[in-house]
Amino acid sequence: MSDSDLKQEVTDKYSLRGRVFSRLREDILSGKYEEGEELREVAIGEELGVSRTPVREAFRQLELEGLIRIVPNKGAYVTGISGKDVKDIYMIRSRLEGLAARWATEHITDVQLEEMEENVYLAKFHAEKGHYEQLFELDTRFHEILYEASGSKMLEHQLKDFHQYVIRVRKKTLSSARGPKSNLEHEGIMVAIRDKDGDLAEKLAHEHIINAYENLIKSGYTK
Amino acid sequence: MSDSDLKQEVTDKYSLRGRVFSRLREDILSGKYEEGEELREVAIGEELGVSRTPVREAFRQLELEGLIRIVPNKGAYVTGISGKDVKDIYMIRSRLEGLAARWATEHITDVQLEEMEENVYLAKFHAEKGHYEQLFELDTRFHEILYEASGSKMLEHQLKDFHQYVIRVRKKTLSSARGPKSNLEHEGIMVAIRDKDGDLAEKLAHEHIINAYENLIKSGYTK
DNA sequence: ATATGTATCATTGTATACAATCGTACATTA
DNA sequence: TAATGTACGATTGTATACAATGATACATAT
Repeated sequence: MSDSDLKQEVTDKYSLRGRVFSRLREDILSGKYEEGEELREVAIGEELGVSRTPVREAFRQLELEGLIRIVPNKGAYVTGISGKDVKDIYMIRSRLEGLAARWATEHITDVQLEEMEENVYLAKFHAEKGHYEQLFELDTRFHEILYEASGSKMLEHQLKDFHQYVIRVRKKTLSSARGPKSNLEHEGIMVAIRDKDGDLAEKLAHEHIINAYENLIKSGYTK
Repeated sequence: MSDSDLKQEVTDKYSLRGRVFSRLREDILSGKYEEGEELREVAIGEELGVSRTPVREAFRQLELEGLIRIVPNKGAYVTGISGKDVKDIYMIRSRLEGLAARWATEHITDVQLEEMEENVYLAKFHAEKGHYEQLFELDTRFHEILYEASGSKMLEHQLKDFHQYVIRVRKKTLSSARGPKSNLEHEGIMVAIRDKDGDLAEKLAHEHIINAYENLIKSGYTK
């Protein structure tokens, strides 16, 4: 890992602040806190058994991650994601995933490729069985592997961030019927990467995200 | 502005933390602090006349912005940008600027378009005169207008972040002879946007960044 | 009745005190 | 001499005290 990668890996798991940050992030993304809900420093601190200081520092970071919005002298509020935000994220991701796939053709390791193949294979099984929970996990992991295989910490971080946001949305449309089709597209991307066909990999990954978005809309996501 | 835009605008100018954050950010980007230099909470606090608390909170944010790296229980260090980071950033930007240009064809306002035209016109003048400092400012501004004209706060923030990083690098290669050529490309992008030709705008903006990177390399940037 | 002023309280903003940690210098030992 | 142990100081991590701010409720005036 480049000693100078921007967009730092978050975050120090062993400090109180780090634990508060991770916990809050999880809780927000999982939907424990409603959109717009106010987070009070003391309350959060008491819940996690820490003072306000680490909570405040975690808040500052969550603000920059876009998960909460801090109004000076007033409070911290869980941010919502508008329909337009979701669309923008998908469109941005479509470009960047394409780039990641292209770079993966150059940088993927044997281990990563193997995990990708296994992922596709396993997903095929779960798709047939209708195991949506597992499909969801495999889908998430497929994209993570892709990001890692890009060989770019910068790109990896960007995409992981976006992916995180979208998870909130994706969970709502989990049981849609896209599973098998999505996995077929994964397979195509995987094969293109294996064949070191950069142009094709980029094109397929790009289309994959566009398709995912269109499916999201079709399955009735609005906000 | 969407009340739910992720990637918050940074930051509360009127709190001490906000001032510390902005000041440190400026100082790092301007090169006042060397890469790798250690930032001590007390020293920074004394310099700015505040206690450690707002400094620490600003540090946490700067860390997430990627400008410093915090080693737990040890210290905060100004991050360096490797040659590969720079390349990755340019490649990512090339995709996203393309997207921004495409969206700008749909969302640009008359006022924005006018400023863009004026920008190109003025730059032509300064390019002839060899006014590199002004060219630099105009170039920066051109891209900012483009980001704003995209109509996507998400994309705008992403690109502004990347642009910031790159400014550190660009300053080193300021007086290269690319000014006029770059401005011609700006003009092309501007015309494509004015003509509402999304495909062309995306293509030109994409190429523009690639060219900028190649010029950077040619003019001897290494690290 | 509505508008405005004011007291009060909850909450955030900041400073500071204390605890934990890390690095260094020096002593000790083989 | 080289390796290891240890004490000390500098720095960060956390808790808490106090200040500033904003919201609310109630009183007062028009």
